Amino acid sequence: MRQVGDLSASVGYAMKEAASALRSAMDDALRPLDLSVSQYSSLEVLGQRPGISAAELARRTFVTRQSMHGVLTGLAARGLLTRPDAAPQGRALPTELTAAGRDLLRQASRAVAEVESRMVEGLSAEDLRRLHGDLVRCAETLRGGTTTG
Amino acid sequence: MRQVGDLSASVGYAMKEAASALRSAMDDALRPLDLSVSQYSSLEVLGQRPGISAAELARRTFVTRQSMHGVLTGLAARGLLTRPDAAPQGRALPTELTAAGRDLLRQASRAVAEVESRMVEGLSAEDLRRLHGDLVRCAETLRGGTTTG
DNA sequence: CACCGTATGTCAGGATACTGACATGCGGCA
DNA sequence: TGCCGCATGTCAGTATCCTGACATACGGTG
Repeated sequence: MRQVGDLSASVGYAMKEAASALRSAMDDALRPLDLSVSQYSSLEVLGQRPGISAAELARRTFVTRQSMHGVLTGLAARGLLTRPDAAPQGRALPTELTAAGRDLLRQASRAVAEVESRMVEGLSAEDLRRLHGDLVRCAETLRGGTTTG
Repeated sequence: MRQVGDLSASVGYAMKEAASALRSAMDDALRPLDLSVSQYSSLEVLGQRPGISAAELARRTFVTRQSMHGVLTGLAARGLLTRPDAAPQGRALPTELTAAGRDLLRQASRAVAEVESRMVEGLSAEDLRRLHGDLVRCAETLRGGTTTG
């Protein structure tokens, strides 16, 4: 393949299309809770990995740590999470959800789960498993940095 | 499913991961040509559908027409595309690539095709076809607006 | 003809994410 | 001990994208 060619046949275009539709649907679902997708993602990761650093959180939500800094500042101002003033060791400031944060996360996670299940409602369990595996493989391959293959 | 649950099992999370990796790889591949992903996407769509309006172009590249306005202004200033001063009919201004635009698109499309083929290098032709179909189906289902399913 | 709904282009403002840069803390190594 | 590499947090500036709003042009309907 020398060039991209017909976009309707491009996997990358389809991925962008699906990701865009997902983001848009998540935005709609989260708007009543006054949460952006990035904010929700941060809460969700923090719920599963309490006490991780902002840099680690950034990597897991696929943004830079500079962007994550702004997100955390906003969420902390709303009392949804807490960060120590000083690092207990090294430079990392372990972040944790407050009770309010956990409560809002519960609502948000429910709304997002609805979006996700609607998204894949036309797929069988096996299709779903394979789709998930293929997506993860694509991401790993790209990040791997194999220049050509 | 009431909540999202383990993120490593979430299709939405995997989709975000893959889309993020793809965008990042495309950014790297396009940087030498001084093109952003949005700019490249616009050129690619314009190459396949010369003369479409900015609003139509925006829909096909998954951004708002306001964002597209800025993209087109920038590309036009670089002489990569042309837009008439007045609409030949209605309000739509049919946009077309210049020779320089087509030339740059050719280079960009080659770079992006390399990224795409690297991304799916671990998948068989049938896997690829199915992945593409599943992604398109997910996007259509989400946009369909079925509230629950 | 007048009115209304829809689509397009555009301007303004704000939110978000990125690159670049700098300081701090830890660990390895001479 | 001193030096270097690396990771983290943070600030500043820039680029990008979004929502909201307004004017314009077309088509349908009374």
